[in-house]
This record gives sequence, C-alpha cells and structure tokens, in this order.
Amino acid sequence: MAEIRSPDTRERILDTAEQLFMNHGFDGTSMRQITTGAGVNLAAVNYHFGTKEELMRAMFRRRLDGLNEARLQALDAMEQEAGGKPLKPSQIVDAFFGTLLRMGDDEVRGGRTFLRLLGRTLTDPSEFISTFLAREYAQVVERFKEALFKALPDVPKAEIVWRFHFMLGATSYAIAGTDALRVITDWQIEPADTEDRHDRLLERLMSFLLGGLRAPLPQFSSPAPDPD
Amino acid sequence: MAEIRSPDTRERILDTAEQLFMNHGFDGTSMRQITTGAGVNLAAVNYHFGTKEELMRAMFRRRLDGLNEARLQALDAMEQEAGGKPLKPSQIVDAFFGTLLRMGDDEVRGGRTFLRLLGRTLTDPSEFISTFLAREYAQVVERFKEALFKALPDVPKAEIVWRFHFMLGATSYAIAGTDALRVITDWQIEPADTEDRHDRLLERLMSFLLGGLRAPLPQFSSPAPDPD
DNA sequence: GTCTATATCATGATAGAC
DNA sequence: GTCTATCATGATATAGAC
Repeated sequence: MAEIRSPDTRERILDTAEQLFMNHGFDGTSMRQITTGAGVNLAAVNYHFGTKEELMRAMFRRRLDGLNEARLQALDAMEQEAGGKPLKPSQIVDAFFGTLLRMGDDEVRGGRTFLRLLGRTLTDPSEFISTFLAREYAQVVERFKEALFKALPDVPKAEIVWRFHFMLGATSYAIAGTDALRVITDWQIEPADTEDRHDRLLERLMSFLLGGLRAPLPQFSSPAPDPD
Repeated sequence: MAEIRSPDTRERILDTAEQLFMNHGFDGTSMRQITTGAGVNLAAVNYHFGTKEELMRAMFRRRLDGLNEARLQALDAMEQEAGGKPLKPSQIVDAFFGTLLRMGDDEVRGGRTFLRLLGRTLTDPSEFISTFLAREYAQVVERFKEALFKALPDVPKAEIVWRFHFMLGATSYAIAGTDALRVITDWQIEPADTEDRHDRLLERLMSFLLGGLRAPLPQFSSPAPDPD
C-alpha cells in the first residue's frame, strides 16, 4: 500500500528498450543506450530485471499477453456464435492477424512500434528469442490451427500448417518493413496521407492472405499421393 | 599469373562468415568467431576486407550477383519468347522466387545456408544492411515490377507493389525459418524425409504466392461482401 | 530503492616484425 | 600475406555507499 513506487522507472525502461530493440535489434542495443535513453541509472536494468535477456522477455510479455488473450477471445466468441458449425476462413484469419494489426492503432498497447518490433523479432537469429516466442505462442497457435482444420476440411492438414506459416511471414514482413526495408518500394504508390496507408494495410493484407490460404492445391510433379 | 594466391583464406572467411551470420546475426557474430572458425588469423579479415561491414557486403555480393543475374536472364528469355505479349503472373513469380528457391539446392552457390541467411537479413535492423540490400536489388525489382504491371493490367499498380511486398515476406520467412522458428510447427506434418520437405516447399509456396497475387481486390470502406 | 564506482572481459581495429 | 602484440573502447554485471 504505502509502498514507495519508483517513478515508473521500470516502465520507462521497457518503453525505451522497445524503441531501441526495434531500431537496432537485440544484439545491436546496449544497456547503456537503454538506461541513458530512459534517463535512469546504468544499474537500473539489472536491478529491475536481472539481465538483459530477462528485460527483453518482460518487454515482450507486456504486449503479447494482451494480444494473445484478445485473439483467443475473438475466436471463442465466433465459435460460440457459430454453435458447432465451422467458421469461415476469413473469420479465423481476422481473429489472428486482424487483431494483431489493429493493435498497431492502439498506442497505449504498443502501437506501430511494437508491431514493427515483433515483425523483426520473428526472424531474429538468437536462440533464446525463438525459444521464448515459441513458448509464448504455443497454445494460441494450436487453437487457431485446429480452427482452420475444421474450416477447411478438404485441405490436407500439412498444407494448412504451411500456409499458416506463409501468412505469418507475409504479415511479419508487412509490419516490420515500410521504411526500414525499401527494397520494393519507391512507392509507385499514390502519395497518400501516412495514416491512411496504415489503415488500408489491414484490408490489403487480408485479401492477400485469404487468397493464398484458399489457393488451388499445389500439383506435385513426382509421386503425388494426393489424399481425399 | 605467377601471383602467389593465398590458399583461399579469403574464401574460407566468406564461407565461415556466412554460416555464423546465419546462426547469430551480424551483431551477434564477432570477428574472433569468424577467424578462428575459418582457421585463419584474427587480422586476416581486416587485411582482406578492411572492415566487418565490408566483409558482410562482399559475402552477400558473392551470392546475390549470380542470383539476380539468373533472375533477369529468366525474365528476358520469357519476354523474348512471348514477343511483346504480357507474361503469365506465374511465370514472373517463378522467375523471381522460383529462381531463388532453386538456389537452395545448389550447394556450390550457397545452398540452404545462404537462403536462410538472406531470409533473416531482409528484416535485419542495421541501417547499413538495408541500404546495401536496397541498392543491390534496385534494378532487379524494378524490372519485375514492370513485368507484373503488364501482366496484370486490371490491378492497380499500388496493389501490385504491396503484393510483391507480401510475397517477399512470405518467402523470406519460409526460407529463414524451418527449424529456427518453430512457432507454428510441431509438424502436424507427415514425418517426411527432410530432402523431400524442401523439394515440395517450392510448389507449396508458389501456389500460395499466386493465390495471394491474384486474390480479389480489397474492398475499402464499404462493408465488403466477402466471397466464402 | 537508487546510484556511484568499478570489476572483468570481449570487441573491432591497427602497427610492425617476419 | 601472415603473424603477434596491443590499443582504445564498450560491453554486462556487481558490490557497496547513500
């Protein structure tokens, strides 16, 4: 109660770390950058989190917990309403990827910064990062895979898993990139207002993902034991 | 001629760097790891390449030059054969992404290692890396964008650029991941022989990409009647 | 609870003998 | 071309004063 709360130095550290990790990656960011950026003492990170890796985990959990909960709630609500009948693929994709992208508009839950950070982190080489993310995501992904299996009974499960994988890639890239990776862009695109660009990303990405998810099955050239 | 060629210590360095950068990223790899891994002296990197960044650029150029040349040749050949008529989207996608994936089978040109490295590097946060890649890719991407514009005259150019972006993301992720990111996978997938898995990736990814590329255009603002 | 000060070590790079 | 030796810097982490 009468506990003397630090003037949220903990929160300030998390915010600054989020920014810096997004811009320079985990290995490319030093604790000195973080602490001076946050205006706190160098020792503060170790005091509050123990280690740099722990800081990183805490930073992700702060955002991911809410996100994944929201995803599951969206899925639950839809399944309840459908009452046993399989959902439409578009519903499932929206519950997973749409919920993520809409989080980019919610500044208080991380906004664009966290979106881009997440996109980049998903291909981060560090061992502990991929293990961490795999753990955090495990149950959620399992639920969504099952929903897709039901929604697309004619598509082999292996194919669905692959396509989930592809969807995740397209999405990570879309949210990570924009200005950082201008490989593609010299925007042949109308000089639209910047806010608008993000708005429309959701719809553009969704139609792409759904097109890919429901594409005709690949024809394997050699021995193709096609089930069903 | 009678030049005393070093016993390809240069090449050994490049090979080892490729491996290490793939596994630990650029910032996560030290010159000491590289040189001891290659069995050469610590000073060798600076002697042959000047700096760590230059090493990285040389390493990428070694593979990317050939890849992009092969892509352009494939496109040229197709356009020549078509004689003015627009190509099929599947041809263009195959010339760009298929050529990349098939490079994974060619051990002498980098094989899987380089594929995974490239996939990961495309989302690398370092400033100099993204600028470098953007430069390397500029002309190639321009050519392929133009080809797609011609092949899909009914699709707005902005949409095509976005979808190219999405395709690149799905591909990067597909080639980067596999064992590193096991977020999705607990392979619900048949315990297929590992070689086979890679073979089929090409066809699976292609059908996904084409499905996305040719998906119905997104409906903005209106409550979109979605096709089942 | 927070900060100063420091311990300990790894980093990228270079100079100069061979 | 290759080596040894070394530099200056910056890294994470901790001990102990306030």
